[in-house]
Amino acid sequence: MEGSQPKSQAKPRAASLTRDPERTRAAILRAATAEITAKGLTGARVDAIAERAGVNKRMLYHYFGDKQGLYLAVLEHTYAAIRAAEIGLNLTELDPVAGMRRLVLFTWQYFIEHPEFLSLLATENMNRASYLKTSKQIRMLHAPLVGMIEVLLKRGAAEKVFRAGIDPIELYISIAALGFFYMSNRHTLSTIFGENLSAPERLTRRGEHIVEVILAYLKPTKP
Amino acid sequence: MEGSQPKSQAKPRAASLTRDPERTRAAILRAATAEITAKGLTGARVDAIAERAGVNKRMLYHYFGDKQGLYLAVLEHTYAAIRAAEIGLNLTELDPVAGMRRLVLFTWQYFIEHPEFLSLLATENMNRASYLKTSKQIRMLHAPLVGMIEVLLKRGAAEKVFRAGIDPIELYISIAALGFFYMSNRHTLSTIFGENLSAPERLTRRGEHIVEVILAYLKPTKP
DNA sequence: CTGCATAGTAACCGTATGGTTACTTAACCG
DNA sequence: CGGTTAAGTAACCATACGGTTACTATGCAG
Repeated sequence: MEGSQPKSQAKPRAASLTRDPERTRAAILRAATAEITAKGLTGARVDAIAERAGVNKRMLYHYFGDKQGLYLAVLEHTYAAIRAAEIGLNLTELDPVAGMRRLVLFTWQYFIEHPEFLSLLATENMNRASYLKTSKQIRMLHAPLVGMIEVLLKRGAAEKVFRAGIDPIELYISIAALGFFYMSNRHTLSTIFGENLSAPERLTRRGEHIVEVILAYLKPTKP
Repeated sequence: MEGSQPKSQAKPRAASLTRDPERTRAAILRAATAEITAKGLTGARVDAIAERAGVNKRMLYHYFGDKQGLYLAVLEHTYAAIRAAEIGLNLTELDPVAGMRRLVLFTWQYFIEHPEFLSLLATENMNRASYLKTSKQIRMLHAPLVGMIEVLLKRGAAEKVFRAGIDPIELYISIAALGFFYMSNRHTLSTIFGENLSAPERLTRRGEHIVEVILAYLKPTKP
């Protein structure tokens, strides 16, 4: 059977696509991010990623080893993106209240614009962060953020616009929580409350709400 | 080894287990809840659920139709549980501040004690709530909770201990968010901040923090 | 130019997986 | 009691899945 035809092949060259490692790698990573954040790690199909990327499945293994390696690359790449975005914040140049408002709104806006970040965190937490734990850099990468918050809190306390003794990590978790939960659970929340929480005006309102909550918490109690 | 005996069967009856539909059904549901909340819907294995329940795989299909039907049963059962717990709250009998504190701490404690509820919501949201949407009762079930909060807010405003104009849904989302995010993301958060956020004293502290944040937000601004 | 490492392809493979078939056994009810 | 119905079992099946093999084509260093 298989020997019957001459192997001539006649070069059915794939159109105009010349080889381009960078582009192929990037296409795979982008496709994998979409698949994995849409369906979770176990739900994502390797064949679907390859098809979406427009590359041969073999290439995923060529560049990333296996499915887990690909997932790890997606995770690191996604974390790198939010990290990079945070760099431009320059919170410490502003007065404490304005700086805090900016941090809160930035975080909220980032969650709105990057649902894949939320999905990926959900997936990773379902996995007890087992992949993230293998990355030694991660902890370092968050130190600057905590540092910025500490500076803001300290200056705010000195200027008597924030109360003293606020824990920066607890605070940051709350800032993230108020936005993260709303966005990541907007489907079930919209269903149980019978309102469309994804509507643009609703998102704007939520942002204002979060700022209010955080600033109210930071406000010094009247002496 | 195992083939040495004649196939006579000799009724190797499964010990003392007589047939018991209720128990079998419950065992399957419990096992499915554990499997699905640990690994997600696609990650959960039907064979693993059957084994964990100590039941023949065929029984899952007997009682629940298919994997999706089983998932739906798990989802409804889990929502029913938190609903049932909320009934005992009787918030409206307390003064507004005490009632609010109680609601916040109840919600927080519930999340601590029921990680499967958090996992299930994460799974369902990754699925855009497609299963939850098929349940017509869900929305009704949450009306009483919103009602209770509305009463608390109204009484609090009348007594000048809360400020006016608070949206009950926005508030409830924030109460849930501050606990949910901490618990559901505790693995990645512990990793990036290099602290064990699951430690008991840490959980207690978080509960107090959440109460502070919510009450600060509700506090009337000085006239 | 040419040889060799790397990019790329098609077809294939073993196994895990959701679901089914054909059958046996207990329990309830007239 | 007996027979119909629901509970339960073991073995099986088709396919989907992650991963591999064996091969071809390209481009760049020397």
